[in-house]
Amino acid sequence: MPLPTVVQVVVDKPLSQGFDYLWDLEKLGLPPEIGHIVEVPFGRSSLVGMVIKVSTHSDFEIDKLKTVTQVAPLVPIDPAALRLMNFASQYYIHALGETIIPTIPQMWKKALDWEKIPKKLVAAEEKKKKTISELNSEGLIGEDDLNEEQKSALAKLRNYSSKGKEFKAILLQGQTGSGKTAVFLNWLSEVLKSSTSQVLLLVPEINLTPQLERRVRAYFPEKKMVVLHSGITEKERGIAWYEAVTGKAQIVLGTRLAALAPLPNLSAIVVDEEHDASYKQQDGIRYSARDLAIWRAHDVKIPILLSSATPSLETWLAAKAGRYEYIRLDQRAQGAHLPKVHLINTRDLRNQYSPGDSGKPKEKSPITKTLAYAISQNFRDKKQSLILINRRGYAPVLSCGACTWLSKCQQCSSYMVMHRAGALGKRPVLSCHHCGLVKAIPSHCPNCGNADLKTLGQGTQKIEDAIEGMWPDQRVLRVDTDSSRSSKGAEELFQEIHEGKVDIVVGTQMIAKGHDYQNIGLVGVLDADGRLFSQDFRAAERLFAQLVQVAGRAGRSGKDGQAGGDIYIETQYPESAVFQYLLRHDVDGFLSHTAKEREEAGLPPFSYQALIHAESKSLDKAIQFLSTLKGHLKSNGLIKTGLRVYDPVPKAVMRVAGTERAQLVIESDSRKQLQEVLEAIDTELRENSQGRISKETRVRWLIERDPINI
DNA sequence: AGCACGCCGACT
DNA sequence: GTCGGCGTGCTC
Repeated sequence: MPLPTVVQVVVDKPLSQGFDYLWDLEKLGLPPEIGHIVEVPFGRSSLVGMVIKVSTHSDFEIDKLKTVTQVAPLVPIDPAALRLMNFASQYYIHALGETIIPTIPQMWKKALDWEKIPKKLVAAEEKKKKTISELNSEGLIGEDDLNEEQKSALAKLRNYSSKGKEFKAILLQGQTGSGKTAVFLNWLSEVLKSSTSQVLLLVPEINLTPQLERRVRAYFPEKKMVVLHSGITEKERGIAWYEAVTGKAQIVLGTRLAALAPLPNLSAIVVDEEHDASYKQQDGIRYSARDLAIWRAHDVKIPILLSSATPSLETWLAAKAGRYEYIRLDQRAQGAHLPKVHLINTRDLRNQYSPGDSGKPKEKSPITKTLAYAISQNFRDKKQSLILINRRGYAPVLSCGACTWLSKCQQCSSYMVMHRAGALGKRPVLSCHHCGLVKAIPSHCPNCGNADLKTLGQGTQKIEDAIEGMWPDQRVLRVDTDSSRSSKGAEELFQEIHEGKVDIVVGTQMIAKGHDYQNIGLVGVLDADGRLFSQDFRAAERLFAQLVQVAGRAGRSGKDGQAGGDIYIETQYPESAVFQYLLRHDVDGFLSHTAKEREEAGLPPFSYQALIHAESKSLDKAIQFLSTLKGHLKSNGLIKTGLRVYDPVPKAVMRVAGTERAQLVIESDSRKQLQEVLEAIDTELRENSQGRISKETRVRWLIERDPINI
């Protein structure tokens, strides 16, 4: 009797093991290979999984094995992609099947439709041929147009693409306007000279893809490019992924999920705005796309370029230490100037408008006199102004003038934000930004019946109103998640800015990122301290990066010898390090200052962290669960030198949608030690859980490696 | 995770 | 007497 063919398959379940199946060569028509996507019977249903092992033997009883029912009409996923999945699964303590299967687009997970796929692909191909892509040369800056600094950067980069197979991480650090994009696109053109080479281009946010997409198309009209992010339709995603997997697409541009796309001929990676927090996935497997991209580049021996004006501390230190190649662009390309930074001390009452000032706002204005004057002047200079406030809504809290009532969310330990009429429906509402609950605004205080309800603080909507009141002749546009969802898409809003249809833009951090506005003369930042004094030790680093980024929006107008733009920052603490380094445009000074602080405190990147999340109906149970875990670690001698397990604490937003949340921070001086402890914790918790819910206490738990929100 | 099997309380 | 609660165990 011939030996049976046995394949091991992983499925999308929180189960660490694979399942063995028989492979019927005659029925399936092809031999099994690692990386095949297959349909298998599982329990009483059937599932799509991936073959991770092929053999002739099983630890399970052979005659109890079921048989693979179908194979997807696709080449097997390449071994390098599977190594990446394996690494991600181990590093982030997540089951392999749960790591792999969610990265496959829906189209390839519906076994029923597999027969129809080849037809669909042909149809898509035809359609693409018909739509002759409109070529334009927008943003095409050829090699000859680069300045000396850019040319020298390009020459250095070429070293790493011409050497053949070699890993190299490179930090390309340069201010907005220094021409980083032109440098890496010219570099990629070198890499793409080989007709089979694939390159991966990662951006932090969907909003940033259309602009870069246009630019990349202008550079590489003859290359096949696909875009991969969560904003495209399932069908588009299925096709784009197919073209990546089969090597047909030479350029893959996408957000963090693209970092996990199988790319058999991957030859170079670019991570744009590498410091950006959006590279960290915040649900499911909580990976860092940047970190995985670096691992991947190392694994397949290719260069990876990390680009930023304000590198993450990790990357910057690695470059300083010589572990990464360090390339800098210190000049602004095309004659642009750095914006001038102005700090406005909001503690200084002379800066404030107060009620009664002639022709000015009735209540205390969120916009200081200094800023208001600058906006008026900027308008006279026929330039646009950008006002950044990191809060959406009208006001972050509604309060009673007579008692102590505040608009607390019933389900969460946070306040409901007031939104004015037209923002989230016709009437003004209170909305919880954590659980999504929306309520009508009470006409009287629910506590004491007083009719005099007041708003506290300000969000984008209130600022929009205030600005419209102060400059009735100017056109004001609000750009935040609410306005881009309810009225037009973000892309359309940005288009209006580009076309000069607005004079003042009010928005959240959405407006700070990436967009190359041409006529912004002034950037105002309101309530810049808002995020500075949170528990999170990365708050200052993030604020700094954001301010540099938004400041960069102002500089673009400073071409041809004109002055660069101005950035006005309203703060109560102008003396703090973030603002002082910003004043001097001293990115390295700030990073060096921050590095010193972190080193003294033993915080990342000088140590490695993980978070154990616990969720329950009762906070006590969640805390108790984590305490028990900590006790277990102690009694098993797992807390060795170099490892610190903190006490369980409630999360910053302790309750969301009626669920209480707590966390435990684990910190180690060594990655390896942390890995071992996390594996031990995973084993321990799994033993006493069904899925990710503890059997006795019904507490839901989750392990997160390298958290960025503590 | 998702689902069936299994043993104890209030119901037509 | 049964419907159904969710504790426990299994999925090749």
